[in-house]
Amino acid sequence: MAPTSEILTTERILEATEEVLRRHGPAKATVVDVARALGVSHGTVYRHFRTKAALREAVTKRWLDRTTDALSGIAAEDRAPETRLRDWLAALFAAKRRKSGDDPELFATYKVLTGENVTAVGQHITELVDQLTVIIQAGVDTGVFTAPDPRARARAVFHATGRFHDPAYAQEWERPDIETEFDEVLDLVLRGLRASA
Amino acid sequence: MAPTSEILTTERILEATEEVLRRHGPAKATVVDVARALGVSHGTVYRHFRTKAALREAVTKRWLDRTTDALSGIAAEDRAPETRLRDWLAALFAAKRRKSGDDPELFATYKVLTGENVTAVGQHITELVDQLTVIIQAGVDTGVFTAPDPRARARAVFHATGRFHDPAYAQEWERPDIETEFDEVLDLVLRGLRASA
DNA sequence: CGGATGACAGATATTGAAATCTGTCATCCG
DNA sequence: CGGATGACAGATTTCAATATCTGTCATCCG
Repeated sequence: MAPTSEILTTERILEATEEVLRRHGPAKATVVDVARALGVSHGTVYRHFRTKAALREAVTKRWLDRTTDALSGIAAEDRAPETRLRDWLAALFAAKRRKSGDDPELFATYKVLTGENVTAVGQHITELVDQLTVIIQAGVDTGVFTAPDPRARARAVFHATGRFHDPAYAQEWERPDIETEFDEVLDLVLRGLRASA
Repeated sequence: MAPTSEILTTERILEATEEVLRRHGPAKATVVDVARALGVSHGTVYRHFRTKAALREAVTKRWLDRTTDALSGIAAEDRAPETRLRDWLAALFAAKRRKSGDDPELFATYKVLTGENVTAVGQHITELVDQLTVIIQAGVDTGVFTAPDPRARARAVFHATGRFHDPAYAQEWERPDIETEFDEVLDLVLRGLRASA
């Protein structure tokens, strides 16, 4: 189906794999399917990725990186740390919720993939905590936040808000009072961050 | 096997069901097994519980109530709200972690059961938030906590600490730095609760 | 020669027939 | 009469045979 004329890049394989995962789901998506979608033999795919697991991991990383990249802008902005933190957490929540709500099947697929690739997820979380650390450090520098160890504080903020970004809770994000819950937790967290003044 | 002489109470059925679930796991535990363990026909079990789902729900409730009961003591104590809250959250975490660590298979079984009985879990969470509300209200009354709406604050505290009591995270509880993470979140939450004074 | 191929072995998944289970109810027993 | 029984129908699960997939590699082609 796909043009054989084009050069077979790693990138093209990843795109085809995403498409196959979208169509067939995580359980039925095979390397043979990916090869078929690309119009090559499955042996060729194995020339670019040592195993099926490695291929899936690469797709997972790409997907996680999209979120990280989307948020990095907010973290780097030059605005009041408190509103920046609010916006960052709200954006993270909104992004996850949109992904989950718009295409539940695809989201379920990525839930399986992230479950398979704990290491990639760990790295993703580290990157997100890095971004949070930047914001919190800025708050400490301007005196609006108190944090003996900004990175530890960032971890705490990330874990305390897990309900609003961890895919395990995707089901809860459909409930009508989830926004209220988010605001309640955000208030508590921001109170915990603020300098006693 | 079991004595037929004893009267068949709902309680005895629940005990037998727990035992069957422990032995066979959630997927293979059947009503026929429960009846066999009790030395009665399965039709008799259906006289006490309308469906298999109702039987499982009753077992789930019993299990959840054990945790609620164990914690109610701490909530009702007459001590400084801050240490009481610390102890309550630590006790909740410790209880869950012990259950998960001591008998992972049984814990996995109850994870399946709680997934089946979202309603029972909802009620359980309500009870736990009730207990938290009591502690927070006490703190507001003595002036050490600030909370315009103590129940909303209690919800926020519960959700912010989800990582340390939600069975979905059981896997993480084995990591060595989980204690540190708990302390970090607890610090943040307590800072958020304290009155500015 | 460098990259693509497809046959192959062992592992995994699918399928459909047989076994078991759930829930009901007419019947039995103390 | 009140509670227990077990036969039964339809739904679900198990199991073993069959098909497909993963990963390798000798071979092929431009």
